[in-house]
Amino acid sequence: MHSPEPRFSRVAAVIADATRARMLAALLGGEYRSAGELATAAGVTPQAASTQLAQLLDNGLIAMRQQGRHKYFSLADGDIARALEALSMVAERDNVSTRWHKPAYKPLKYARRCYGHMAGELGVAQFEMLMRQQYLEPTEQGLQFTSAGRAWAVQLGLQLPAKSTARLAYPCMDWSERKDHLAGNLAKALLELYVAKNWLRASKESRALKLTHQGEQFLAPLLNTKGHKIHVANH
Amino acid sequence: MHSPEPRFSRVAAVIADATRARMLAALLGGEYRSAGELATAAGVTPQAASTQLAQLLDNGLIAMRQQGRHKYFSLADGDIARALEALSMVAERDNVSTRWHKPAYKPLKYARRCYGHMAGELGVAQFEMLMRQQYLEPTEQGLQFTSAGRAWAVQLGLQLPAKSTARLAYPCMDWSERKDHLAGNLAKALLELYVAKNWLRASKESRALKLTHQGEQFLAPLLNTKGHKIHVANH
DNA sequence: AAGATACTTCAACCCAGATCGAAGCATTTT
DNA sequence: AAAATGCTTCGATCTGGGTTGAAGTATCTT
Repeated sequence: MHSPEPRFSRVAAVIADATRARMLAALLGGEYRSAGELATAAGVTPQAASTQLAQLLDNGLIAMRQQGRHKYFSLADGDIARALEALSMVAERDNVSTRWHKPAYKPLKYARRCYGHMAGELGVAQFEMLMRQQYLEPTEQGLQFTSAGRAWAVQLGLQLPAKSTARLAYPCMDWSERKDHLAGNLAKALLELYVAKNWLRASKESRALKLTHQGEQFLAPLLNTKGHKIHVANH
Repeated sequence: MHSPEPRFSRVAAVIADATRARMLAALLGGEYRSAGELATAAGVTPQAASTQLAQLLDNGLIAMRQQGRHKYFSLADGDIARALEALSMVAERDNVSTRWHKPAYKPLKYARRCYGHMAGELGVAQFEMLMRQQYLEPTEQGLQFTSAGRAWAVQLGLQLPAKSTARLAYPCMDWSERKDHLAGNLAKALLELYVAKNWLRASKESRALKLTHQGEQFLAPLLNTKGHKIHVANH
């Protein structure tokens, strides 16, 4: 006779398990991972991974694409990423000041992938630059390019993302910085461009993004931020 | 040697339990509830409630205020509400079409409280009216009143919320409508005003908001929406 | 001061659900 | 065809953590 269980707690229960959470975290970067990769990422045997992946799939948190004997998984969509970020926001609340000083977390704080776009200090710097320079302006359909912004994008060599149902760009609260960074299609396109230009380097093991020497030279000034020597990739 | 448990899963684990989730849901309306009330809301004995409330408190999801032999609880802050909404967003994804047709959910879909402001169809209508009439405009500090908007607010008898650190107003994705509704201090003030004017009635047992006869007469036209007869409070 | 109310703490119980080893099924390689 | 790889299913086991009844503390009422 008492109230039914709120639906959100079912989702929370799926995320609550440490193994599944590690898998989701491994997928937060935005790209596909095979079942085996996710098993080692989560530190469990393949059969354990299999059961957990089945649950994530059943509950619609991840999507699957089969290729031969491999199965590749990704987050189901942006809603999942947003929910995980919102939970991180709560989880990190009281640690924002202390935790990030540990050297292990500095690269993550500096720049990381977040469901295909850029987060962390660099992501925030990107967002603030675009707003400060008035390359983007808020409208009722979310953020849109100004003419100055369009010019900037073209000069940078950015293929303007095709019109789609998804919003071009919108601000997204960053849980490490507690400021907004850029999300949406534009954000994805920018990250791809920076990686293509070899300004940033994405690694397979971590969500951290490394600033290359070229990046230090070109991207950091572009965003009006100085690169941290410590995160420069060696090559 | 494997990666540590992601912090967000700890928070998820706290939300995952059905009892705690019911308590959180009972607090989502925005006001304080005593331990006893929360025990019955969750359908458990007082001693069970006590242990769970202690955990919610330890993990910073709720705040507590003692008054004599009573203890009153509320959500810790807006981050928690946002996280719960984000999870609901995922949980309700595939049910948006089917679920809301069940009569039990109609009032909730029509109008409900959400951490002190108005959500559901009415909340969305409110937001869209304010934007359509250009009473609010997007700026870099979030939504701000236009002069027309200020005039509208004054005429309505709204005390403009005092300047504070919290943003005046910002859009918030609504999980039942999948459109934005209004959040922030302005949203809270508006709901209070509507209740004071006896246009809407909040109940203690549910998050649903009932449209009164006066509300049907004045508020519905104000928001360019027709009241649903079925939700009119009888008095 | 006695009794009632609101909540907490403790020890004991119980169970959902996570893990593992073993076996099974495709798919790809040799 | 045989062997290897990638993943799944099954049965058995184990444990973290939620619930309960009983007892305890603080506060308010009469």
